[in-house]
Amino acid sequence: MNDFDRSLPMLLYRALDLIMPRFRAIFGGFGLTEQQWRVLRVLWQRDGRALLELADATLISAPSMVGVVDRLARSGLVERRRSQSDRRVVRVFLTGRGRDLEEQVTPLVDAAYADLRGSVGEGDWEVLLGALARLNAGLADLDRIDEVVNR
Amino acid sequence: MNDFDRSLPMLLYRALDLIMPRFRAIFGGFGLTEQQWRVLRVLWQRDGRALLELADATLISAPSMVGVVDRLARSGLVERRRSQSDRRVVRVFLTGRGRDLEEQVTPLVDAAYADLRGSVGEGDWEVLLGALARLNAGLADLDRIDEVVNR
DNA sequence: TTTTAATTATTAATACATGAACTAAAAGCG
DNA sequence: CGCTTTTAGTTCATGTATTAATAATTAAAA
Repeated sequence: MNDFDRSLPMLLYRALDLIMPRFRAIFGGFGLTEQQWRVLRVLWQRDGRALLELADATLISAPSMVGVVDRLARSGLVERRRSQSDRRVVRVFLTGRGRDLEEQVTPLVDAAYADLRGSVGEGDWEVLLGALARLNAGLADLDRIDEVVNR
Repeated sequence: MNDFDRSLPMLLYRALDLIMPRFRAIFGGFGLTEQQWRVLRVLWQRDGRALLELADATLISAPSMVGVVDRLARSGLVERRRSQSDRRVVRVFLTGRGRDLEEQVTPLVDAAYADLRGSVGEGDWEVLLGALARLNAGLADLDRIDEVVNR
């Protein structure tokens, strides 16, 4: 335990390292990777999104998203359709099998999440989510600012 | 902004996505990747560590670490040496060039880190680091427990 | 001891991350 | 309208993540 271990980035990485394996085990049980699940998770909420919308909502970069959607399509869980109005846009739609998967995966994921929350301590949980949300909002503001400056 | 975006994992991923690009730009200026820097950062603190020690300290898995050390060695920044006492163990040592890099990189990284800290708000910073440290300690405990149970 | 188990490092296969460059289509503009 | 600039999606090159399997060595048990 030293400066490096106590740095914000390493604390964040460590938290994810501790948290995600449980979830990945669930996804793996359905032949899904974490990223594939994230895409489905977002499509279950609203179907037919553009590829860049998916990238934005899942925090998966556009170049990576191409491959993720490819593999989801190869698995028969989604399909690509060109938008009529704007032919640059590729919309991603769930297939029947992709839609059916929701009710099988979601309960397990919700249970694991409740389990995680239960293992934290009610006070810390709220504090943590709040502090992270403010951190992210602040950093995102900074990014938008020096994006405007760099023109 | 919905359940998914407010989930702990996505908040953590988002924070790293916002934080790390600034640091990666610094590392890139010296021909280093983030993971390569992490290994050097740990070796600068104490040289000659075993590969699994490095993996543990950097949160990089052993299979990935093999490649990271390969590329660091190819760049002439570290070298491998078999341990005498236990010939399974590979110790990684800094070369002269690897050692010299520290005083060039560290100031820039420290400055970026101070900058990050400055952009957060003194209260939130302490709260965040504290809550994350407790979260990680708690989750690590749980892991150790059901590691013992699974025997 | 001889066998068995555990540990360290590595390889292999597949999937994703990152940053740069490139194509095609659409929007903005003189 | 022709021309430039944006935008959406993709490809490419390199590096890393993840899980499973393997080789070499050491430690522990029979």
